[in-house]
This record gives sequence, structure tokens and C-alpha cells, in this order.
Amino acid sequence: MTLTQLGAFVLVARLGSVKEAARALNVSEPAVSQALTALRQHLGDPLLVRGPGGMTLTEGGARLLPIASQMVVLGAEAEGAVRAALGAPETLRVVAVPALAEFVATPLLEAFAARSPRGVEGDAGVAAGREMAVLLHNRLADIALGPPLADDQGGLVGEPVFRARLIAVGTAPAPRPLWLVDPSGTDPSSETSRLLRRLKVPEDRVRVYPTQTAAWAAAADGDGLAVAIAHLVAPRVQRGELRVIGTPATPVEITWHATTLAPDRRPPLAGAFRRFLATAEALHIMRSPGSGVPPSRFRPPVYVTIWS
Amino acid sequence: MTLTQLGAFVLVARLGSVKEAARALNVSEPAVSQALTALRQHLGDPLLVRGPGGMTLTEGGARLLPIASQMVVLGAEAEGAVRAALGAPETLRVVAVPALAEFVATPLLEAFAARSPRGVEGDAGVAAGREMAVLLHNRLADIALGPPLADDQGGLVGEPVFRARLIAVGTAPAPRPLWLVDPSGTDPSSETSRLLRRLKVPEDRVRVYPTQTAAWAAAADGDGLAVAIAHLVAPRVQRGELRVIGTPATPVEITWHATTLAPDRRPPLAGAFRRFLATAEALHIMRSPGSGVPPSRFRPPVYVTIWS
DNA sequence: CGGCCGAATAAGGGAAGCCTTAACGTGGGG
DNA sequence: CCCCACGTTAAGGCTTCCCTTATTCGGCCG
Repeated sequence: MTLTQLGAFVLVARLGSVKEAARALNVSEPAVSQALTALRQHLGDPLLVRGPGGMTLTEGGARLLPIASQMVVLGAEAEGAVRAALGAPETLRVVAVPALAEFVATPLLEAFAARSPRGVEGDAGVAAGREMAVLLHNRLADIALGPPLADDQGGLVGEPVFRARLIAVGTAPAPRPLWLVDPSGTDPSSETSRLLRRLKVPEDRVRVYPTQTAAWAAAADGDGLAVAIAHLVAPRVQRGELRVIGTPATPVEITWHATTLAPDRRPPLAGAFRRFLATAEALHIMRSPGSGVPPSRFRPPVYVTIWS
Repeated sequence: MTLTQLGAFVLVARLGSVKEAARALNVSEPAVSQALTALRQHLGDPLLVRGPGGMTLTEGGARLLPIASQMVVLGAEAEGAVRAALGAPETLRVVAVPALAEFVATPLLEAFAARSPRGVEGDAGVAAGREMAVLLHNRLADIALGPPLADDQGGLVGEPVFRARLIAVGTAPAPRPLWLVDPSGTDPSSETSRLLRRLKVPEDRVRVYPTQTAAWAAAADGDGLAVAIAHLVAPRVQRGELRVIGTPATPVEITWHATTLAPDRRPPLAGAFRRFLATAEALHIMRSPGSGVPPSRFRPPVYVTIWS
């Protein structure tokens, strides 16, 4: 019984799927499945069985979950506690929806680290809206940037940090255009996805690009309409590369929120970052973060191995 | 960072010594030292340094201890919780002073298992008085049989379960005899050791045997005086193999206690065993447990690997 | 009934855990 | 001053983790 195995178990139980847990941990599916197998064998209980709507807990699994969950959290705390005593640079793990990760997460982290007296290291990861709450609860991330999070279990607090407008850009209006979106197009809880639903765009008229920048480039080539954050795409519109195309559902106002654990369970650094988000400097970065970071610099979804 | 490493750390911190922790875990000294080294390296803090009176915690170690301790306990609970849901036989880990381990622990466990409706497996281990409290707190044992335990941290409850008389036996009185004792002669908190101190027996007049039975045999050969539990050695006295030798400090009344965690944190099985100790059957076993178990059947000090 | 999706298994390899015995500091006490 | 007790390091061996890719199983939907 190792902490890694317990961590995998907790994540599968909370996300209801081996596949999603594997994605969240950034490992292959069999890696998670195997961790589960080892735990099952060790404890002599299936723990999780396939059920309608995902993996469901057995009696034994249900008893294990709260205990395992606590152990995982304590494991993260143990490292933090000792490092804090040591004055080592702390790490802040930020998880964000694709658009924020692409444009503002890294500049924000760099600015935050620069103004912080003690050393701070930052990691930015990408996650779907649904996973964010679980990642926070599991201490796999310290703060989540994106849509307001549904707070199933309680213990999360969120506040709006920035408002933006979602628009459609392309070269010309079209009766039945191809829609070019970033990965949040595959996340049902994202604003982009909601927009597509409101426009009744069928699946086969949607093409997903790894970044919003890539979708814009395709749109500029006349491949279709790209969904874009208005103030971020503005320079390209001014340069004439793209035109704003009106649709029945755009522009739409969206609000990004920052969500953390409740103050009493939240790492101090997460609180500091949250306060930083309210500063003029942070607002400026969100308004004009400079050019997008090239895709190759991105970490795979959720770069984190808390225990090792 | 593994649970094994954390367990070793906690035990060293609580016992103040690598050597004692190794004994309690029934592994070699370097095994513990190595676990510590790995943890130190992983966390980048010495955690424990040599100090006057044993290993003492660093700042970081002090922060880690409560967290690690909780993780270890949760690890034990995790296994218990799942097994309980499964109806698997529960295990009861008894730790006892040498005399009790030698004569009564195994018969008691067997009788308890026999009368228990659900399957019960028992393990008996030997420990010095000082270690017992730590073993209970660390969930390395469920119940301790021996002298009343000093309860540093609180959370332990003990009650007297049996009274016995400590006497000296041999073939003839001698002015300055060699004293033949079981391993509790090396445990300063034991009744045997206290008796030797009261008689002002110098170290070089004490010989330690692996069991009380072995000490009696040597005494019967005229090698010296053996310390014995009166009612257990009675048959040999009746057979004329040994004589009771009076001394200024014997006979001395001693009382064995059963100690567990407080009821709210105590495994149900430990409570059941404690109640069992009050039954007529248990009293009968303690009074005349039959012949001593041959030494070879003994487990090494504390047979337990909670995690594996 | 065929195709698909998600979970599980197989096979393999590199890293780490964890134990041992033997040898090596090092500080305190006779 | 030497020795002893105790912690640590060294070296070796075995097991387990833990990840990968490729393949198989099993339920579900059209």
C-alpha cells in the first residue's frame, strides 16, 4: 500500500473514471489501473467496480475513501510543512482553463514570483472545469482559474477576478461555418462549449485546435470561424488579419473566477496569489498579456507529482 | 516518501533512539537508519539529530512528526476499515512482558480466538515496559500486558488484571549468589529489574536467559538463584527440583495490567479481549497456563508489519 | 450482430524500496 | 587515553513500484 496507489484510488473514485484520473495525473491509463489492482490485491476488496455512470465504490471502497483521501492530503502537507521550516522556495500550482493557461497564467506566475520576497516556483496546468474542484480538494493544485466552480462537498471559495467577452472571428460570414476552437471545446462545462450549444452547432462542424492561437491562424486562412477572447484577439483584428463576425449568440460576457480551498485549509501561498490577482499589475497582465506563449512550452495537462 | 519511512521516523522520534526503533520494528539498525536517510534526503531536512539523551527533532522534524504520525495511524486504519467491511478475520496484536509472553499470552489468545464468533488471529510480541506505550500509540499493538504504563501523552487506559508473587528459587541459599533472570532483567522498568536493584545485586552477578524456563533449569543445576513467578514455578518446587529461597526483598507482590488506547480510539477487538481477561476462563489460564511454550516457538520481539 | 469505448491484463524495463552484513565515524565515560 | 555505544555509510541482493506499449475483455449502442 503506497501513497501513489492511494492517490490513484482517490482520484478514480472522485472522478468516476480510470481514464480521467490518468489524464489528471498525466500518466497512462494502465498505470492507474495497475495501481488500483495492486491496492485491491493488498486489501482484498475490489474497492471500485464498473457501474452505470462510471466506477462506483464498493462497501470497502467507501470506507477506504475518506481515510485514503486524508492520507493523500497529509502527504502533501508533510512536504509543505518541512519545506516551510526550511525556507525553501514554495511552489504554487495553478490550474486553468485552456484560454487562461495559454495567455495569462505564465505571465501572472512570473510577475507574482518576481514580487514575492521569498522564492516562489510556479507550475501551470490545464484542466477541464469538472476536474478543477477535484484537483483542489486533492491538493493537486492550489488555485484554479476559470469558470465559477460548482462546490459539491463544500470547502471551496471562489471570487470573480476578470470579465471578458467571447466573440467569433473569421474572414467572412458564412451560412454554415466550420467552428475552430481550443481544447475547451471538448469540455462541456466551458463557455466555449456552451456557446456552441447555444448556436446549435453539430459536432461535425467543430474542429479542435491545441491552442486558441492555432485556431485563429486557421480562421485567418479562411477555414472557418474561431471562438476568441475579444481583447486578446484584438491586435489581429486591428491588423486586419481577422474580422469580428456577429452571430446570434455573440458577443457573450464571461467572468473568470479564482477558486481555492477555504481560507483555513488553503496554503498561504494560494491566498497570497489570490490577493495578487486583485492588484493593478495583475489586471494589466490579464488585459494585455503580450503575445501568447508558443504551444511547445506548455506542460501536459496538470504537471504535478506531489508524492514521489 | 513511503509509509515505511514515515513509520520509522515516528518511532525513532518517539523512542529517541534508532536502536530501540529497530528493535521495536524487528529489523536491523541500518534498516531504520536508511529509512531515515531516505526521508531526510527527500525532504531536505535532517529531521532528527543526535542530542544529549537521544535523537532530538529539528524544527522541520517537529513539524513533520504530528503529520507523519497521523499518516501512520491512518495507514493502519485503512487496512482495518476495508477488512472489517469484508468480514475477514481480524487480528489482535498483543504485546507483553517476557514472563507473560512466555507462559500466558499464547494460551490466552487461543482461548479468546476459540470463543470468538468471527475469526480472530492473534500475534503476541515481547517488549520492554518503556516501549509499550509507544507501540500502542503507533497502532503497532492493540493491547499491552505487563506493568502499569506511564501515560505521557494521555489516551491510554489500563486496569489491573492479575496479581502474582515474585520469588527466588534455587537449590540452596548462598551468601553472594549468581542471579538467573529472563530478558526483563535488562528492562529497567520491570519488576525483576527493580527486585535486583533492591537487593543491590551488581551487574556482574546477573545472568540473563532467553526465557524464565531456561533460568529455572540453570537454577536447578545449582548455577544460582532464579527469579520466578511463584505460581508458575510451583510444580517444579513440588517436584523437588527447586527450593524457594528467602531473601530480604522476596516474596514481592506484583500486579499485571492490561493497557489499551482510550475506548474511543481503541479497536473493538482490543476491547473485547480486555473484557475476556476478566472472565473466569482467562483467570484460570493465567493461574495455570499449562507448561511453558518452548522458546523456539517464540516470535522475535514484536512480530508486526502493519504496512507491507 | 458488428463496432466502440473504457477497463483490465500482459510483458518488459528502469528505478526505488528495503533488508542484510560489515566496516566506519564520533562523542562520552571510566 | 582508550573504549564503548550508537548512529551512519558501504555494498550487495532481492522485491516491489511504477511506468510504458500492445493486446484482450466486456458491456452497450446502432
